Amino acid sequence: MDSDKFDINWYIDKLNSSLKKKQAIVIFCECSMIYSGRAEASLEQGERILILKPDRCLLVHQPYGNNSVIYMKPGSEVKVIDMKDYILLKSSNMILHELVEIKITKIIEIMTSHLNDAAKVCLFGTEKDMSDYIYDHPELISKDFKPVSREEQTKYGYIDVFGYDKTGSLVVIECKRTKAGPSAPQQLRRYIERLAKSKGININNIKGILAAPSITQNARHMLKSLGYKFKKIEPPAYMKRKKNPKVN
Amino acid sequence: MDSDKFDINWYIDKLNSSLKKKQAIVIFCECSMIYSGRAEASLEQGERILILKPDRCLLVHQPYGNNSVIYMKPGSEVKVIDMKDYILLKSSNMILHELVEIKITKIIEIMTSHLNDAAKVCLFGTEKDMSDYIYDHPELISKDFKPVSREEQTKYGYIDVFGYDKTGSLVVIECKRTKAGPSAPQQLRRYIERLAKSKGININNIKGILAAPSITQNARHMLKSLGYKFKKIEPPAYMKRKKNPKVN
DNA sequence: GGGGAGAGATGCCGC
DNA sequence: GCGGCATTTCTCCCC
Repeated sequence: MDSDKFDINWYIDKLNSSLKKKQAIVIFCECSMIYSGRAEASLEQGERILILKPDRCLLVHQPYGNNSVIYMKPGSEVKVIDMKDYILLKSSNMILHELVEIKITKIIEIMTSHLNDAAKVCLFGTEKDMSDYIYDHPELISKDFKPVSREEQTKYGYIDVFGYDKTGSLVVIECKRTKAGPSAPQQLRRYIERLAKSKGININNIKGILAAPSITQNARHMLKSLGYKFKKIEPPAYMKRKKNPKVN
Repeated sequence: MDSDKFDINWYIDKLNSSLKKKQAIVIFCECSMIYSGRAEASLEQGERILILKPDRCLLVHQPYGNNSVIYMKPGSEVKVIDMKDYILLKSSNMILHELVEIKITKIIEIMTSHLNDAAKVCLFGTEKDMSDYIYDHPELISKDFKPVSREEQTKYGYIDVFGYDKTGSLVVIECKRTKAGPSAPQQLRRYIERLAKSKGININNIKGILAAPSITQNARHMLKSLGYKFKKIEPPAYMKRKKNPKVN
């Protein structure tokens, strides 16, 4: 009933009852834990925040930092085990072969509730928004750039924007919403290779443009050695436009 | 004092007091919010979990899913504003030019506490562990592979393992702890280019090996066309070894 | 389900 | 600070 540290039985009943009711559970507690799955991890004793959601995902947050340090994905199985001196919280996922075991040595406070939330985040300012913007404002690339229908794109893999210049040369544009690193020129190169092959065009007759707010020095060199050009385009967050929520 | 919905004043006092005491705060509440910064985002009304940590980061969790949908990084400034009908929670970061505004229309429950936690996660099974393992067990690559001191590596950028075969040819190994995709062969290529240049060696005299548990078909083709080889190495999680906690 | 690429990626380390 | 890269990355989209 009552241990030196805390009333284990009451908390175990509370946890099991809330799990059964598919409530969200948040616990402030002293605990230590191990993770085993895609990697192995351990965390020594300390006071932190445990979150169990109705979808059976598990999050462990330390009192600082943006990210959970230990976690299990939705669909895991949760068990609460009475170890007399402490509570053992086991979360296991047979399909993913993952396991977390948390030794809870003291519960500071616990909060449980059913939460109703059907809303989805609506985001604007993605790379897709940026390429849409370029498609609608081709003069950002150059006076004579004429984008063509984007429908064809998926046939040759995902290409942000492509079209023709006044000489009739094919132009492929790769967008990056943040500073472009060394992978960007190589990605552009791969798209152009694929396009050249599938259209039966000489690869040297396709022009490549990397559009981004900035570019690292290394990436600039690579781009140049591949014969492509950089075009500075402001990140889409500053292109004030609306985007509809994703329905899903 | 008492609105139709909830006792705003009591909650505002509680929040301000806890913020002042640098406690961790978790709130179950009905809310809607917007984010503005590197992108723009909004989330319509719903019941969710708000977390405010002592380091002044902010997390918003919906009752499903592993990740926070709206967040602010540590060091942001938090303000609690009484709007009579609702509480406005503002988190702003001047340096990053980011802002979150949360309209809290109902508080279901709130939990605050000081949390003591100095522990750090100890992780094993990273790519670094994998390359260490290969360095210590070069026979995994081939009978005649001789790894050399890893001290030199940083001089030419980060190369997982490199050494010589019995003919004296330089061998560069790139490790991936999960299935290798198309970026892996290109990364290997970049390392070898850099190494060839800095050592004044003909690039064709350097052998490249991609070590990973598996590889996609595309990546295999790219690797072959670059003249490099794939070596199947099990992911490091299954190499049962110990790793010391990182001190930091 | 695999493959490929974006993300408000984040975080780490090295220069 | 930038740069390059790993991450138990996660997530989405498409084949």
